[in-house]
Amino acid sequence: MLDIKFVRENPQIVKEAMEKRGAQVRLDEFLSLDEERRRKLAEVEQLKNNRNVVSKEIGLLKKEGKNADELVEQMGQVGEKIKHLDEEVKQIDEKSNEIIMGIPNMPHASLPIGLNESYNREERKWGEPRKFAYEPKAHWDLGESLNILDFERGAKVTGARFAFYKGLGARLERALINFMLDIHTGEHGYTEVIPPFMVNRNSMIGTGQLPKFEEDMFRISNSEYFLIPTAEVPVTNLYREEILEEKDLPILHCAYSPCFRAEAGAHGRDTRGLIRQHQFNKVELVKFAHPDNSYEELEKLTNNAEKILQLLELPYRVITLATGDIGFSSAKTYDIEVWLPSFNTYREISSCSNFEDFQARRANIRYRDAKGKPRFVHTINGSGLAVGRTTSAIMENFQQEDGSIKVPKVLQHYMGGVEFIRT
RNA sequence: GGAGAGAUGGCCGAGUGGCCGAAGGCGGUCGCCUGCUAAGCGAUUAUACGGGCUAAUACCCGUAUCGAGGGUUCAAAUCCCUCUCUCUCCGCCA
Repeated sequence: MLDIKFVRENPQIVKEAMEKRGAQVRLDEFLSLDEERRRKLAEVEQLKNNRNVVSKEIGLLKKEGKNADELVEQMGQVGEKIKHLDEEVKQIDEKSNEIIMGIPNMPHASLPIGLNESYNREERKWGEPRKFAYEPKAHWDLGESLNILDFERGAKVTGARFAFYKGLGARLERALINFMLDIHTGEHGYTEVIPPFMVNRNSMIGTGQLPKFEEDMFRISNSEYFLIPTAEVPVTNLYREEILEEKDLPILHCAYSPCFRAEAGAHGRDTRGLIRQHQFNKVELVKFAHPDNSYEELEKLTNNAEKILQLLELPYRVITLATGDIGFSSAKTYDIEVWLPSFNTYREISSCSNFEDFQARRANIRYRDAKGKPRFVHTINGSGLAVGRTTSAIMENFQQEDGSIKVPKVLQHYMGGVEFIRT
């Protein structure tokens, strides 16, 4: 969430930022609620002060054996007033909280301004999309003919947008997970964690999925737990309500997890293949950084994700999302898009964001500065990478005319020396 | 799942109705002392919110906070209720 004091003191700046995002927010309503809240708060605190003072007097009088009935009677009435005012303040709090929790983050000044993805800015390209002498096949066709992906039985056993990986397909997915984790832990300095794959409501609020996007989540029906949409949620919440040491920053974690997304509103989009599933694997990178250098850390994290694609020899490009295209909690996001031959375009395979203190404020993740004062950390995360989409990209980019798939060199020893996946 | 114990500041730990934002210790910070080091002495050391004063996140005042939420009371860390979590024993289990 945004800093309430900042919103109070700079409503115009917030308003303009929200316009750049194309976000509808009830800012004026919030400001007037905020003012009312402070008025009522001053009033009730005054009464509480009175009660505290008089209660002490009553204690002293009773100790001396004197009569305090009149004061007790008075304070009884004050207590009633306090109860009512407290209730009013609580209701105002709930209303204004609902509004502020629904206000997205302020976009960083370096973003291209524009209300949709057409304004996104391409930063760089790596690798050359391969020229095919034939029409390249889609990964779902390759997967079915090689008998390494099974969408029909996925749909039978669970439903639409669920799939089985089989044989060397499963092996490839698993090889990628291990490969990515090995690079990030061994060469990029991240500490691996295996998080819970379900989290409670507070964790979902901490990273910004709730309260606004509940319909995109899978909720466990007989409990208050949610299936994680990304390891970002449990890993960022690792340090929720904690105060970290400044000298420990940045803290770097990577995590493999399956991700569960209801994909509400995605009907009809990417209905075939591994691109948009209700369950997919992902290796996530998460950083807890010092506010002074969080943007450098974002660059590094993005490079760490790119490194995986480079090692796999997959062509990609990096784009900076425009103000109208970044996610709710993000201040700045780079999307890494991998080349997919059958789509004849680049598709998102990683999204790397700096949330600044937006998540840290919601989740109350702080560090102690040189003066000993707690400050909010900046949180940064990105996919390193979406594994299912990486598998798809490998299948499509490394397909051979005979329908087989060449295994990228760096993966071969993870595949037990297999060089080609063929029937 | 059954029985019991517990949750207090950065950490450990005392505190069963008012003088408790909370003893004591550890750790941290500042100062003193000691020709290094170790030790010693003194002081200081929670957070959020609101108000005042400001260049100020500095200072002053107030309110709240002793796992969370509710209740009793003039007054709750302390009494009552509900929930969450932790530990011990038993059962079950990959």
